Amino acid sequence: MAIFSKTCEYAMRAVFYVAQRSHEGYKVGIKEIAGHINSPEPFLAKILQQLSRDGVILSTKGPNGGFYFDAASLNRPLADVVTAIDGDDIFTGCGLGLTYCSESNPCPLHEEFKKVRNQITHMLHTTTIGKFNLGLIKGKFTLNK
Amino acid sequence: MAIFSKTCEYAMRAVFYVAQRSHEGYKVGIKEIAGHINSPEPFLAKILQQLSRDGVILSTKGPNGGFYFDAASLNRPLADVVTAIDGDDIFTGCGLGLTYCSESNPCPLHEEFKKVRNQITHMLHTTTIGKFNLGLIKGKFTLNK
DNA sequence: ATGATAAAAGACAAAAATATCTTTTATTGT
DNA sequence: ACAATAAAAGATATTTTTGTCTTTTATCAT
Repeated sequence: MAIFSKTCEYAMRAVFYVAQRSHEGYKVGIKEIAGHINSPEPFLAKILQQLSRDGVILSTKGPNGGFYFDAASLNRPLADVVTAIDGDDIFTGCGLGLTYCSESNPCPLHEEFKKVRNQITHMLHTTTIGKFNLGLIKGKFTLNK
Repeated sequence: MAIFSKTCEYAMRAVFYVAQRSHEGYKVGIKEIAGHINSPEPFLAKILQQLSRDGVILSTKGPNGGFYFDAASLNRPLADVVTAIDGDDIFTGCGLGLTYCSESNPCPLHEEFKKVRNQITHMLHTTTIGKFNLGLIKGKFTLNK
């Protein structure tokens, strides 16, 4: 088990790649994205379709069409991508899977697990979709394999 | 998506419950465990079988048999349970699902995600299987729903 | 207008996770 | 020894996640 679903991992990688290409002034087609983030093309298409429906990513059809972000979207937190794909379980869920775990009715892990959740929440809210554009252009980061 | 698989959540809840009962001097049968942690009984049986095979939990068959922990086992870290069920992905894996993500070849999230992983690792290594026995006996924690 | 392009939508397929049921094996108390 | 108990093992079923394929719709360039 990983922290995020495979679907969500592909989504985040794709989003970072598209953000970089948007920063460079391009729209990107599925094929190019899938190639650069090493994901199955038709599956990724479904994922981006969902992000598009949810308004997280922008797209246009037809020649020179593709996926892209505008300036406002580049400033949205990565958390929006995660929520769109995996829901908000990771931000609010109990470490032991209990529905009614809370401050007043805690599971044994509650206190420690809260720190983990907070760290994840912090990471996903302080990271914007466009945050790594310059680093990616400079080749400082990998999104592939 | 949660941090741990459903299987692992059941495993941890079961382990905490059995630990408490072991502390009180009892062995516990599947039915009693499943009832107290609200899990499907035959599925839980499979999970505990695996923990038993891996030497994480102890068991004996026959009348008055059941699952239990000895003193040494009660001091083992919860991490052993997680590793037995979910593997070590959660301790070492990349946040974006990349196989070759590393210090020298990092994904964009690498630095921030390391903090999350470290927090999880710390939680699972400082929490022993028997850590909550007294709290559980006093009814301070829930393992149910 | 029309042909080419590329995403959207819908139906379908495979694999993995979750869950159940039946039979076997070990242990205990009588 | 034997009947009762309880976990182990094996076979099977269901659901969810992951992945594919085909058809439709929107956009662009000519």
